[in-house]
Amino acid sequence: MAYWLMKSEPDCFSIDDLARRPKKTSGWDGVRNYQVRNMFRDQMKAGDKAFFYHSSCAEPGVVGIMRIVSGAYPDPTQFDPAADHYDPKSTRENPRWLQVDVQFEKKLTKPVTLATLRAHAAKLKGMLLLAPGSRLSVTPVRPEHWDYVLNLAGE
DNA sequence: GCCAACGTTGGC
DNA sequence: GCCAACGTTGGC
Repeated sequence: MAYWLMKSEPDCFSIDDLARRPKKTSGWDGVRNYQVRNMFRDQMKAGDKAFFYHSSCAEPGVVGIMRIVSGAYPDPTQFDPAADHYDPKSTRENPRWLQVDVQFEKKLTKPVTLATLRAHAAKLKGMLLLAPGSRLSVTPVRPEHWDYVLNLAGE
């Protein structure tokens, strides 16, 4: 089983939004980055776990845990002209963008802010989230980093 | 295939 | 709102 960190802007889709969905499950749609697409396709598997990370907000950080509950499949929003992430160059015969389904597992009682993560940068060396200039919305997390962050959260 | 222009991300 | 970093696009 692999571990991941997945970013979302809470104004757009928050951990609470996920928890309120039927079966606490949602497609992680809107990804329009080839590296992330390839990770979905080649590496992410149902049963993997992921940190839910709130970005572009007052207090960015890890706020919860979710489980990957599907393999990669075409993101329907790419075909929808009314959707924000509509891609006119993508076709149903040859879809360009993929998504996975994620299920809410728990909300951290004590979120781990980006500032806290940075304060522990020495222990989290190699974590892509903290790498300068790293902007990927989905990144792999090493098991030791996963455990360390959970400790920071008091879990 | 190069590379400049442009768009996006995301912390601050 | 600013800006640095990075990805994508498209002309050549």
